[in-house]
Amino acid sequence: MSFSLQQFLPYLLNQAAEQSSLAFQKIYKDRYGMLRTEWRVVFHLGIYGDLTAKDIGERANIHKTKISRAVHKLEKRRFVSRVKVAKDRRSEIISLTAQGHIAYRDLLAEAEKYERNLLSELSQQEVAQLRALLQRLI
Amino acid sequence: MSFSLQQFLPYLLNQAAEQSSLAFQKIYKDRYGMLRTEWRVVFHLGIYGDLTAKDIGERANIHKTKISRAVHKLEKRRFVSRVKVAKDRRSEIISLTAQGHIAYRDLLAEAEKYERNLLSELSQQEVAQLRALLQRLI
DNA sequence: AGCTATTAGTTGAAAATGTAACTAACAAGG
DNA sequence: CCTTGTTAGTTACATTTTCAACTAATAGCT
Repeated sequence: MSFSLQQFLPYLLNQAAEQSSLAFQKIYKDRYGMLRTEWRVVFHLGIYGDLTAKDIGERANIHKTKISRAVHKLEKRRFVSRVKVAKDRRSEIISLTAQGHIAYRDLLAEAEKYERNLLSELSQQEVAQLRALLQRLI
Repeated sequence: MSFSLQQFLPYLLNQAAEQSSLAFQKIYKDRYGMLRTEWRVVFHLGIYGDLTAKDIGERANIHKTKISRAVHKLEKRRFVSRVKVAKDRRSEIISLTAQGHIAYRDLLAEAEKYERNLLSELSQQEVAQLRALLQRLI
C-alpha cells in the first residue's frame, strides 16, 4: 500500500493538465464553438503564421486526421482559408482569415489573463522552475 | 508574437501529461485491454480497497457514466465484482477479483518501474519540487 | 519515360466520450 | 404512509476520436 496515486507523475500531470485547461476550454467553446484541436490550430497559425496541415500536426503533436477535421470545421466557419501549394499540390497552406485573426487575438488575451490568474499563487521563480521541469519531461 | 505556446502552462501540462502517459498506456492496453479509466478504477481499488462507484468517481475526478461503463467492462472481463450494499441498495461495493489483483500488482510494478525511468533524468529534489508545484495547481 | 515507394490529406466505420434523461432507492417533512 | 426532493447508477443519443483504408501528387530509381 506504499504506492500513492497522488505521487504518480503521469497521474499528477494529467490531473493538473485537466484542471488547468477546464476553465479555458469553456471560453473558446462558448465563445467560438471550438474544440481543443481547433483552438490549437488557430493558435499555431496566429503565432507562427501560415502553415500546412502537416506542419501544424508536427509542431502540435496532433494526428493528421484530427487536424484535417479541425481545419475543415474552421474553414466552414470562416476562421481559416486554404490555398494549394503550387510546388506540391498535395498540400495546402492554411491561413487565418480576418475573422480568424480577431478570434485569435481575443483568445490570446484570454489565455494570457487566464494564465496570469493560474500562476498568481506561485512565485516567479516557481513558475520558471515548473516550466523548465515540464519542458525537460517533454 | 511575444506569446509562446511552449510557455503557456495549460499547453505545457497537456504535452507533458500526454508524453508521460503514452508509453504506460501502451502497457495496460496491450496487456489487459484496458482504457485509462479502467486502469484508474483498478488502481483505486488496489490502493484503497473496496469502494463504490461514487467513491471512485469522487476520488479520481471522473464522471459517473465513465465509471459506470468502466466497471461494466471490468466486470465482464472478471477483473472486478460487485455486491449490493445492504444498507443502501442503490449503490454497490466494487472489489477486485483474484484476477483483478494479479493485474493490479503487475501494473503497479510496471508503474513504479515506469516512473523511476521517467524521473531518472531529474534529481530527487527536482522531483519533489515538481510534485509539490503540481499539487498546488491541482 | 515507367515503375515503385512515399507523402499530404481525406474518408468511413468502430470505439469512446459527453450530456441529458431516466430508473430505482432512499430521505425528510407533513 | 404519502408527497416531494435527492442520490447512485444506467441508458440513449449525439459528438469526438481512433484506426485503417483510401486518393492524389510527388520522389526516386532504373
